[in-house]
Amino acid sequence: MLTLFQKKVYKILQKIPKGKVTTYKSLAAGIGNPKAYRAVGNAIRKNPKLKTIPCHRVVKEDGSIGGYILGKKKKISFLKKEGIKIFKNKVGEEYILRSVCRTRLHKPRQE
DNA sequence: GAATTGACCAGCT
DNA sequence: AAGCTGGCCAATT
Repeated sequence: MLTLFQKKVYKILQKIPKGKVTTYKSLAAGIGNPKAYRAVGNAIRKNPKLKTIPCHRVVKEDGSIGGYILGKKKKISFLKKEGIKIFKNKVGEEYILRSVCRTRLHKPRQE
């Protein structure tokens, strides 16, 4: 059974255009609860529609990859396939440019 | 209803 | 860089 919260998460998730990524935090903000990033992570982790929901387009706020059911490696290769550049640290940590994470999900009212 | 969990975040050591 | 802490939130036990 999907909760309302999860539905929101998945809905926004599907809205992410190919070649773009977002962060758990932005996603939470898109829902209207900027502090619920953890819950968002959980919702995605459950992932009832692995085929339909591009959960690989969600990364961490600091640009590092984050987790994935099928493994981080898989996630990275998916992202590459979508045309997203993956950079590497001196220590070999993979990360994404923050400029690509700027996908705006839910227009916050102009302040 | 309390306690635990987790694909997070920010800050500090 | 790596590790720990506390904070926050929804779902599950």
